[in-house]
Amino acid sequence: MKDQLIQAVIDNKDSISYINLNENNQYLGWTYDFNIILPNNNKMCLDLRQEGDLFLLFVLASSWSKTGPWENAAFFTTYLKASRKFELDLWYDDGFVKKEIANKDVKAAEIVKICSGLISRKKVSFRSDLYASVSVIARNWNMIKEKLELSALKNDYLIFIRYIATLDGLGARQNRMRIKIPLILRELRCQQIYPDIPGELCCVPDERVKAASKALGIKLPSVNSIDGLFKASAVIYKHFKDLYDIPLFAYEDLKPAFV
DNA sequence: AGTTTCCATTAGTGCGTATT
DNA sequence: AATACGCACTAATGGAAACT
Repeated sequence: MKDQLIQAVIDNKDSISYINLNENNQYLGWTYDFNIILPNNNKMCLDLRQEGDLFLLFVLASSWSKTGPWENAAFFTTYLKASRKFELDLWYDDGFVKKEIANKDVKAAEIVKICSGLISRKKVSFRSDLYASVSVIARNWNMIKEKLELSALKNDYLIFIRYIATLDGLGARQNRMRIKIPLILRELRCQQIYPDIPGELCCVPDERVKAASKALGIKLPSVNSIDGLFKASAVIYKHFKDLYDIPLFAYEDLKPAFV
């Protein structure tokens, strides 16, 4: 069953937008290619060597920590990139943030209209609490980078993890971000920004992944703490190695291909 | 007994869609 | 147009089970 699923991932790498595998079927990361085509005909992606794009990785993770379909987070990140709204200064300005929130529905519709490629399952919408989170990231940006660099230096990514997990407002409303932390680490590993991040820290046990694990008979520890989160991540990594949680995330989408 | 870990459930939010 | 309902998703519970 597990091997079938992995095979289905490989067989369907061209048809499922988020399965980014190279010719050797190695996973390249979610942000390597959103499969969204921007108006200038460039493909939407994040090059994490660039600071603006690194910033947007945190925006993606935070947006994805909100409730709602994942496409909302993908398009929100795309919107900020396409309109170059990743400059920190913008997000210190409450007036700017207010205006963004006021225009959110228009902007959501607009970015979907001017892009091609990915088709959202549901109508794309930008939650109002996305914007405050971007401000939180902006205001703490120097510390976020510091913690990352310190983690790399000491080869202990718990330093970063513990820090990012205590920032209020990166999850839904005033909540913290938790289960999308491995996403950040995975992308940094996949793009070789910090290639020594252990794969065990890089798997996201979100709802889709948990449901698929259950169906496959893979028992995941419960994710009610940072500790549990990374225990679950390690279990997923043990099973799927450098495909991370992607096979499990794709389980429902791949079902027609292997059941 | 006391602590940690596990598990299922609940709360919470904002949205889309159907119904009136 | 207004209301009601359901969905997608995560954080935070609280109690059970599994450990010292």
